[in-house]
Amino acid sequence: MHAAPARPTAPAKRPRGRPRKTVDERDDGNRRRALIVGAARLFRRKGFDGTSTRDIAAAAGMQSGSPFYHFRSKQALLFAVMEEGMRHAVERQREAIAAAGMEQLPPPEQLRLLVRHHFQVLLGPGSDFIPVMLYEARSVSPRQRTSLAQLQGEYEQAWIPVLEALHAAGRLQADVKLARLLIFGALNWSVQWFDRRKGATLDELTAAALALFIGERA
Amino acid sequence: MHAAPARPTAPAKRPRGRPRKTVDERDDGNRRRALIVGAARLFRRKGFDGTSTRDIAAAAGMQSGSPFYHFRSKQALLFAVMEEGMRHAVERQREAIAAAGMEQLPPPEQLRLLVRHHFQVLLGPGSDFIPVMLYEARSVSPRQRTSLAQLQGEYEQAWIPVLEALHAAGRLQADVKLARLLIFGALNWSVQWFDRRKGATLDELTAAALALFIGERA
DNA sequence: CCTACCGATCGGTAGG
DNA sequence: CCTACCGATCGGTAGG
Repeated sequence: MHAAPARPTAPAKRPRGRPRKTVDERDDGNRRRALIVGAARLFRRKGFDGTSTRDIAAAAGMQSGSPFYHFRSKQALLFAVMEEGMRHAVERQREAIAAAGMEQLPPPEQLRLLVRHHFQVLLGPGSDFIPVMLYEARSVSPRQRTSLAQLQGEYEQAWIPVLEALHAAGRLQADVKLARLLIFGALNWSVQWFDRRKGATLDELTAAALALFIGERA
Repeated sequence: MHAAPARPTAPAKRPRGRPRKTVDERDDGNRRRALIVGAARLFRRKGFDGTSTRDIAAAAGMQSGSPFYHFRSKQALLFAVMEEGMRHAVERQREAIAAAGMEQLPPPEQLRLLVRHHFQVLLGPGSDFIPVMLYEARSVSPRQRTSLAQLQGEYEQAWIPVLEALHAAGRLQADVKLARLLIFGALNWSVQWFDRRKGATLDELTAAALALFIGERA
């Protein structure tokens, strides 16, 4: 994904490409990506305003001014984290739905699949992007927020028919729209208290959520 | 509450007290309180790291260095916001329980009372303190966090027997501890999306939450 | 509580 | 992507 396409028409500035100085060959995609990954971790741990661009540069092994070669501003870097996280989540949700043949499952199992996947996105390994998007939304521009809201809309599209089916079947008493907001709250808040090293597993968490929302026993 | 006590033994530095320069007489309690209230609003809107002590001073009509006459540090001011918010919430929850004679109610109605009061604390008028405590916890010291956790423990004490009664009665299928965490998440997240000016009322929100958690119809 | 101020740090940039 | 740097702002303090 996002591999740099070859540019056959570009004139070679130096013969036989640029020299490789060390073993860790760097190309723009790698460095940009290192900034995004490091920024995601720092933004999650210390918040956007609590993280300096120097911290981010150091995390990627760069000097203090170098992030601005890759990103116009600190805010643009934040948006990149959020957008990449959201695109990734949407994509992985699509895959999970397809892989399980979700449409064939009974609605409670459809909800279980979505909840389990959402916990994975929030709490699984390397899961800094979505928590940053959820908890640092204040720091992006209105235009950026609108753009992210569109991706979030895509993500939520998968949930709506499931909740409506459960509502129609009498398994979900609450108003569907409010239920969706409350359910996402219950899941998203787990970022604040879940500790992967101890306590429940993601499967146990999922079971508890299903039991709470639709009275589904494990 | 917190009225400054008279000090009869203190020698009067000036005859007949200090002169009142304007109509808005100021005493220490008032000014300290103005800082707390202003800080709460700013911390909620812009976050702790995104708020400068100059912003806070200006909101209280002071010069930039003056907040430090009342508080040792910006962090101490944050803690004051959180602690006061939490003490207030615990106190008001106690009053709500007593006023309704909660022990006499059936468990679903006990939960309704607690949920409705919690939404009031989170979303009612002048409700900046608890959202700040929930969303800026990262910025207080471990010692302060421990102190706040104790107040939170008091607050949650009221919920545990209610959830256990519902669990015993088969109205709540989920593990009680996980259910409590998920429920608080669903409620606390409402800070992110609830708009008091439009959309649902707190009563409708409460009804939806009850329907979701224990299948209680309005 | 104000005045005047300090050292540190911040996001960002020019030029290479 | 580094070097060298800038103007702005920050939390906090001394002295009154």
